[in-house]
Amino acid sequence: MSKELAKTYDPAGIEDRLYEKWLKNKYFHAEVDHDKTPFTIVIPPPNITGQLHMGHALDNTMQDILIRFKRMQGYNALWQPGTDHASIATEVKIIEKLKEEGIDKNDLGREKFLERAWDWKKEYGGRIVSQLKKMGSSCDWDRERFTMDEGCNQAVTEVFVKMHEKGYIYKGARMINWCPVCNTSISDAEVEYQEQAGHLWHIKYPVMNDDGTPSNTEFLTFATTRPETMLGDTAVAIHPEDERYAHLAGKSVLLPIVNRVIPVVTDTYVDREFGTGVVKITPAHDPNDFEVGKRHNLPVINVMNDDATINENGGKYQGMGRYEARKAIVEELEGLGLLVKIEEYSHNVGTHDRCKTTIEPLVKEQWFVKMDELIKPAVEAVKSGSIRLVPERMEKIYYNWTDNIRDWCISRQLWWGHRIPAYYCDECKEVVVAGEMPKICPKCGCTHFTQDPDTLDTWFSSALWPFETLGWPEQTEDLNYFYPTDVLVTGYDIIFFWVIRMIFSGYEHMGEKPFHTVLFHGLVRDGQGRKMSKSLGNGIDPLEIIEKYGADALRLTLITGNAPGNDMRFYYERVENSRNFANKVWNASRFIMMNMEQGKSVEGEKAIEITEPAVSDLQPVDKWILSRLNTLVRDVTDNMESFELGIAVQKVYDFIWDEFCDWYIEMVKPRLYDAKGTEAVSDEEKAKEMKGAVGAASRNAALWTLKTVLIDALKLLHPYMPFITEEIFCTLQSKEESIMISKWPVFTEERCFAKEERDIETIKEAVRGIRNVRSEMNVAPGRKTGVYVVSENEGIRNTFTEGKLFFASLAKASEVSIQGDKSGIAQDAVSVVIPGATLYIPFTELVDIAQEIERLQKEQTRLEGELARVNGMLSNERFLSKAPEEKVAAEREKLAKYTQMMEQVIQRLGQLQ
RNA sequence: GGAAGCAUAGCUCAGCCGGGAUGAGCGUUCGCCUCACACGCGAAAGGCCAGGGGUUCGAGCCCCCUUGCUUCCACCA
Repeated sequence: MSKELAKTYDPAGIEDRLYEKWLKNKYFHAEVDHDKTPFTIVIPPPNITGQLHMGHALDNTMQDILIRFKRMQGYNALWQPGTDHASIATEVKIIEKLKEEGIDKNDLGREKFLERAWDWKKEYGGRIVSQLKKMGSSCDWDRERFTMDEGCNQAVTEVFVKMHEKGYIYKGARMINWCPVCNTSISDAEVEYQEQAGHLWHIKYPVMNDDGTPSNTEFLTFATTRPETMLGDTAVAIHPEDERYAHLAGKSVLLPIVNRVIPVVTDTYVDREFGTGVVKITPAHDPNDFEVGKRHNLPVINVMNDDATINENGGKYQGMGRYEARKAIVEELEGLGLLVKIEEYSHNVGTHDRCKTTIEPLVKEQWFVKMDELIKPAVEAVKSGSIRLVPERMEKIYYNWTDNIRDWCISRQLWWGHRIPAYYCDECKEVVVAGEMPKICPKCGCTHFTQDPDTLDTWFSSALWPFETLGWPEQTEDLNYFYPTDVLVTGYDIIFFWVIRMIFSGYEHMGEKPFHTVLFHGLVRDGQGRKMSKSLGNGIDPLEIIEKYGADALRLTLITGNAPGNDMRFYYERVENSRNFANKVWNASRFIMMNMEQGKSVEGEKAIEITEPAVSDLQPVDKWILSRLNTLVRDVTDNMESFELGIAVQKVYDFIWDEFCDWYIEMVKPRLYDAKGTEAVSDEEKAKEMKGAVGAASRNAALWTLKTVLIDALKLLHPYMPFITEEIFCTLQSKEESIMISKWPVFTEERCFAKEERDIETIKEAVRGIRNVRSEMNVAPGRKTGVYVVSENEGIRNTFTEGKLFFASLAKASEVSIQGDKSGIAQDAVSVVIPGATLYIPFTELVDIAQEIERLQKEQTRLEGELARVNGMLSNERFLSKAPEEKVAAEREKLAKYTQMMEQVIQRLGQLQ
């Protein structure tokens, strides 16, 4: 017995219950099973500090769709979940929280700080997970991992030690990006360039005379955006071929304020066209200058502390902040008469992507990953197509990064993260990189070591995610079976941070790619196309949407009308539409279930079961919808396999709403109701005839078709809207099964009914024509008229005879007469021309003939246009000889169709005029 | 400086990598509370697919140029 279903769908009362059921039955859980092919997705681990936002919602919906789809197709689907410790993001939050309590990180100390961090993880780490569950995500939660759990720690240590041994990880003093607020180095990928209005200060240094005194007349003028760095200048550079300054090559200038004599060097790095063609060289504070400095063996003088104040090398400016010092130094230079001019200048300034602080390029001792060799297989993989990026254009972005790759600075001056497994001998400072604290120094025999205080970049562990979550470095069965994973779903914004690093890590440590496809999605923007951000306050909370409209509606909204890699705008109207669609599905199902019940009661005591009818018992409409469904199954499966999720779901949507609900259900209604109640029957004889059509076999065929089509459509919809489809599926089946483990429908030749598709299309055409006329003529909706179908074609007459019952109902016909000529039809009947037939609707009152002629003339004009087009093509020799045969044949068919329709229109016009 | 994407109905976007734009939702107009659904039903209006060349029998789709918007990368001090 079916349960009572509410008139409107209420997701809130259903979703949590179903999710619990799925969990309880372990439907999400995957075990190694060699009889099945695995399909694996690893989740982009959300930060433990995170709250579910639209980006997560989109990302997880896409993954869940793929996983549910593959699971239903019979794959052993594993969606591996987990969370990320998010080193810097989390540390910043904890520092903020401590600040509120009036505690300073350094006073607390490393140990205590980490305790606090773990507390934080315990408190908030589960929040994002429970939010993902609200989305309906079918992750295997039994396998949930954390980037700082035991296994991941092991993996990180293993990788670090191994790569160090191979020489891929090294420690060195390099130019790095320093965030003076977060007090840590960051990688190139974390630098965000922002256009800022600034100044270009033109400054001159006196050239040194041969006698060692500074010249009063000869100066070298250059421009700089950061005058304060002059304290660390160790040269001035000119282009070797610049004739203007050729005489100064090899000479020196006096660095004012500091009063240091520095050389004039020649280097091709200098752009003669820019400014004066002279550059001051500060190797300690500019990446390019650092390179120039190396080429010319210039000293590296660091003038800045970690908090971006001037250090002891800055003389009297020591202790001043960088901007304060800038101002003071410019003033002093001006006082010395060395400031030539100040220019307004807009330029890009590197900022830290987390805190937006202007980063300071500094030379520091840090750990790096050498990239040139590692990156090779990652580039090759994409080039050869071994790894596919969807959409393809992402490859350009990918190569742009790989082609210009620089070594990856992986050490961070933070506490929350994987501590670098490098140990320094307390005596001789020898470095030992090892899985654990060494016992004895290989160099001096000392037994005391201190571990490197730094931690690793968050992305260092994320890079290992696809295999560390499956058990690596242990050679587990899971790893063997589920790796390489299949698809990675992520935003294009982390292609450098994560995607590339996972790929080269996979090749390096597993000897194999981590996945064969990367499916990218874009950003979810607000209604005005702006990025959703905290500062703008324009973020839309997915949880609120779920509460109000349901998770299914949210999921559908995020997928519909969006192509891979494209940004999308979020509108409430679109969610409402998704909600309405859910309601539509709900009501169609309710209708079917009500009739299944009724089907039994009509027959009185002997309740009938719905059984699969013989093909001969199926009516043309049944075959039509089954055939349409069959095509849908094929198309949707194809689209989903090529990751066209938006297109696939649009097709399911259109099928359910348009073809199934608006047409099939309406067509089948008369067969479900008692024939006596059908007003389309006017006399005894016809009532009998129709009664026959509504017999038990016909009703059974209708109910079976309704149920069959609904169930398959629900299955196709399930990956997108898991909750509502499950609820209906279970109610319909009257048993505690689950749609999520049911079989994905497959295309079958047995369900191709081409003739019925054409026939029903003809009837639909007729119905549309009649509705159009009725609407144009303002015929009261309740008013029924007679309808004559006139066709010389016996096949068409048969089509209408077979479909008479529902045709009458849809065309609001009091009676339908199907005949070979127009005998007995009133002269002033309104006519509708469809391919192969003319329909006549006689009205009792007089029809405005002039208006009728006008209507037909309009149709004539339209047909003339069509004919002109088709004739144009068919009279083109080149088209006939070069276009594919099917195309030519199709056009010939159209020509025949329009010619015939034109004849009918002209004939009718002739009768009226 | 380099690169990519977008420009299709009033709005927001699809258009399945060359074959008539019956494209979707929202909005608009008209008519309907038709016994699944007013979160609904029926009908309609609305687009020389940014502009200009080219390739092709045929171009919204491919190539080139132009214009406008967005983004990414680089960073010339």
